[in-house]
Formats: sequence, structure tokens, C-alpha cells
Amino acid sequence: MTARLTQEGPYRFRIEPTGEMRVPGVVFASRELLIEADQAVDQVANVATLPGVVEASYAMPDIHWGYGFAIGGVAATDPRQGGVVSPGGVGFDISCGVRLMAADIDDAGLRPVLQDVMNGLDPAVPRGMGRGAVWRLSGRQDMMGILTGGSRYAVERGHGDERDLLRCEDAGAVADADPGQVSDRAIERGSGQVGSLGSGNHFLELQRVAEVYDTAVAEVFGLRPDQICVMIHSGSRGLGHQICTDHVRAMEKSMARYGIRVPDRQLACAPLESPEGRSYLGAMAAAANYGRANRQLLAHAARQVFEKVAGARLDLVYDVSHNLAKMEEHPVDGERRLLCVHRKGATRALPPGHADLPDDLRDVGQPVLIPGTMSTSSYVLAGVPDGPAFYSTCHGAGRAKSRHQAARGVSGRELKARMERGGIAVRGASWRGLAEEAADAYKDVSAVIEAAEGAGLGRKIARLVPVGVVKG
DNA sequence: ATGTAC
Repeated sequence: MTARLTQEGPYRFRIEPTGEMRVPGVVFASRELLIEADQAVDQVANVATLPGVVEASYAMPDIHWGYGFAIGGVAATDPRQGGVVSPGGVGFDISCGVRLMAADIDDAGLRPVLQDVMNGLDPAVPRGMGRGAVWRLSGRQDMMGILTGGSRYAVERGHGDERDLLRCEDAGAVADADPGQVSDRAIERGSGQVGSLGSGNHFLELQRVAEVYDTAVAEVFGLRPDQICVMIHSGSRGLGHQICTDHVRAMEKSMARYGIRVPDRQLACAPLESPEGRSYLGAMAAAANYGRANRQLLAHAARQVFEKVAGARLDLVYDVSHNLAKMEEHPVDGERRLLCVHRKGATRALPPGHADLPDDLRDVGQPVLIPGTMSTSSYVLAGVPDGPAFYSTCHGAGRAKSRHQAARGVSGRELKARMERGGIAVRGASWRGLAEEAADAYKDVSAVIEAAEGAGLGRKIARLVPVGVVKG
């Protein structure tokens, strides 16, 4: 399927429904950001063919090609119209997301002890392919607690403070998790990885607040100029990956039985109201809780290093997933409907006044955490009223070069030396992994943010720059 | 993203 885009706003393009498409496609981006997104735009059109899809198949400004759905894709389905859930619309790294903590020291206070803090974090933050973990599970009971209780269970077991949970999406745990739908193999893969970064673009960074665009909202979030922050990007490791694999396979087998045909095999799906659909949703929610517990443990490990080495406290700003499907109420055709909103490489961005926000954030909107690259800015946005795309925005810079291309351009050793000359401390897991994550392998995150803000998907609150990178 | 294939 070749999709044709027509511009209908400064940062809004439309794909007219043709063929099997049930709704239009809508891509929020600038012309420049779309130049190399052809395959991903085809995927936006493919998603528009899914049974029960409502309103439009959306894409965020950092859109790029992914498994079935584009990364940066958002699509909602209605169970009352035979709507489906598709694991490809969540991604292999279920509940991958970002956590931001703010320190009670500023850049000048950190500099004298920066290397000591980095040397403390280096052994305290397990990372790299297949490696784990902060928490050695004592048995099946701990795993069940994590799968149903997420960050809440981690805090109950002493890995954090009760007040952390107020600043977690879903107060730290997704409801409706069904550990019974998680395979033994997934549990086995996940049991030695609770509290580990993983590899690829996952990281723990020390960052400095370089610019504040809205002082009042930043203050509510807990951010001020020159302050040191810790940002964590990680997900559900081998457990989420195995759950995705298991349920894609089951759905591939059941699709014919439900009379579902999709233009791409990777769009395997099942009706929300079917045993296969419900089974995936229960397992996915369990993986989401694992991902949140994982970030809670990493945060707590960083907190202990900061306290011991720098005498500094870390307060949670927010924790939000950018790979998840959630049942949410949204107005469609003037009627409030319960929809399954798939966000894959897209961040939920609740507007001011939303009932699901904690009391202290309700007047200002949800903090939206957008990591850039190891050498460029990250952003904190806030959700805005009337956000299109079911209150969603972008999730990062978006890859521009393949991993192979990136590693050909620079060696890991060269890149680390270059970053350290620029004042950024680096603790990697592998030289190859470092080279693959070079900033020039990504699009310009500032252009992505400009498009997101221009399209009305969120608004800028603060810009952060890297000071130290602990890389998976 | 991922014990980079079962």
C-alpha cells in the first residue's frame, strides 16, 4: 500500500482512506521530518484497516518504521465495534518508558563530585544485553507481586518512598494484570532482570536543567534552572519481549477464526472481547507492572548513590510509559466511549483538569518526558487541552541512521573521548553499543519538539542537557 | 527492544 500525504495544517498531514482503510491517517510532523519516513507512513495507512479503529490512525513527529505499527503510532479501537488489540501496536518492549527525578543540588554542587557519583552508579546500575539485576527474586511470590503490583510492590518491599507512587502513571500499577497469561518462559527470562537497564537506547543520565519555558509549571513539577536531574529510560526486558512473541504467535493462529484480514502479517491482532485479546491484555498489563517496578528499582539504586556520594536527595518528577495499550474514555462523534488506545513510541499527555492526574498536578497537566540523545537535549512537556490523538505526543528524537550505519561512522572509544571533552561523563556497557547510539544517528530532537508543540500535542516546560551518561 | 533464530 502506498500512502499519499496531503498537508492540512502547519504540522498536520492527512492520508485519505483508500482500499481497506476504515479511517484516514493523520501524521503530525514538519515536511523535513517526513522526508525519510515513507515506509512508516505506509504503516500508518495499514493500521487504519484494523477492525474497530476509530477517528484516525495517528502518527507523532518522531515516526519511524517499526514491527507492524510505526514507532510513533497511536490508534484507538472500540470493543463495541469489533475493535481489536494488536501486540504490534504496543511493541516488543511493553511499558518501555521514562522516569525523571530532580535532585536538591545544582550543577555547580555536583561538579566536584561528578566522577565519584559516576563511579558509584557504574556498579549500581546493571546493564547490557541479557544482564541483571538490582533485585535477586527470592521466588515465585516476589514475581507475582511485581506483575500485579508494579512500582507499588517495589516500594512496599523497601525500594522507594510511598510519595514516589503519587508521581507514577496509574499510581505505579496498572489494574487488570493477569499473571496467569504470562508464560513460564517469560517469567524465567524476567526473573533475573528486575532492576536493570538493558541495552540499545536505554540509559540512566545525569542532566542539568538548561532552560525553563514556564517557571510556574516547572515549579509544580519540581524543576528549576541549573538543577541536576536523573532520567531513566528502560522497559520490561526479556519478560515483555517474550510476552509479545507468545501472543503474536497465538493471534496469528486465531485471526482466520475471527475473519480478520490485515495487510501486514506483523499486524496480528484479536478482538478485544475474545479470549486471545483478553489474554494479551492481561499479560501486557503484567509486563507493564514489571516495567514500572524495574524503573522504581533503578531509581532507588541511583538515589542511594546520590545520598551516599553527593549528600543529595532525588524526588520523583514523573514516570510514564510510551509503549502501551490502555482502556480509556474519549469522546468520539459527540459520545464518550471506552476505547483501547494503542501508543507505540508515543507518550500519554493528559491535559490540565484530567481526573487521572494526582491532585498537585491537576491544574497544570501531566509531565511528559521526552529523552533526546546522549549528547543533545531532553525535554519536559506538559499535556494541553484538546490534545488530538487521544492525548498523546512524541517519545524521543527518532532514529535516522541504522545501528550498522551509526557504528560505521564512529568508534565507541572515539565517541566517549569526544563526549568527555565536551564535559559529559560516560560509563558504557559495550563500545559497539555506545557507537550505535551516537547523536548523529538520530533526528534533531528540537525539531521533533517544535513539531509536537506546533501540532498542539503538548507544550514545552523545560529543556535538559546531559552531564553524565550510564549507557545500556 | 531482544539469551539479534527454534
